[in-house]
Amino acid sequence: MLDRELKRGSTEILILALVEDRPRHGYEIAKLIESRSDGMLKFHVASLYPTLYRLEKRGWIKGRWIEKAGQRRRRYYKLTAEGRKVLAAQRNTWAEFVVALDRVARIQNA
Amino acid sequence: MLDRELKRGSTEILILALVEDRPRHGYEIAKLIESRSDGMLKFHVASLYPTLYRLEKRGWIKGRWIEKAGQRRRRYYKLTAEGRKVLAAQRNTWAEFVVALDRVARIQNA
DNA sequence: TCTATATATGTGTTAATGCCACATATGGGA
DNA sequence: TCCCATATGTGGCATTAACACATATATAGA
Repeated sequence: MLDRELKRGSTEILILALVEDRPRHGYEIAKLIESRSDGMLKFHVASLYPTLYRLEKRGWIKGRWIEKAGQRRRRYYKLTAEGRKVLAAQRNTWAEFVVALDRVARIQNA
Repeated sequence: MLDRELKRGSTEILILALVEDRPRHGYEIAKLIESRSDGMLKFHVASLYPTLYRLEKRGWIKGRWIEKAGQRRRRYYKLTAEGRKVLAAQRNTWAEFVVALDRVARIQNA
């Protein structure tokens, strides 16, 4: 697994990107982060939920309880219009950051 | 300037990379990070010094006071053999991280 | 000459974030 | 029956960088 601190700040964009196309619940988001990154990025679910509440409080995502027979209740989060703007901005910021980091520390082609 | 948290974890590799080829002092490192990244990455010097002590304590860099007439004393840090290994490892980790992040959140070509 | 700025290093406090341990609850397979 | 995967949640802790503040010197400009 990656350095603890390295991942810091990437949580938000990961979550926002995963609820971009359709609503997803917390546990699903955690599993997707792990599987889509081939295990490089893991997320303690205990860290995930507080982050979801934070994002919802900021109005970037909106949660809604879904109850189905034979299932534990799940809270599905969808991206808000505001969240969509934030996601676009964060993508830009990250892209710029990677370029800058590479210029100073030569990350790529290591 | 970038998000606060986004930069977290990038400090170490920036410093290590800047003292890779020749010894540099703290203030110089801070200025280089800013100029080489075209202002994208800034570093409060007050944050930089504690980081330098931390890296030296871990044995990744080694500091040495240089006093010259007509100058304030400066502490020059050079990369140790151990630090060189750590830098190589961190470059790999960062490169992998960027790939993983892109797979999950689609950072590039935003 | 006085003053402001760039250079150069340093300390103490605080905020933010994610880790970890722990807790609750249900469905399915061995 | 017992364990595991699913699913959500809380509280305490460690790490880190920001920020405010402090000290000291060389140089440029008013």
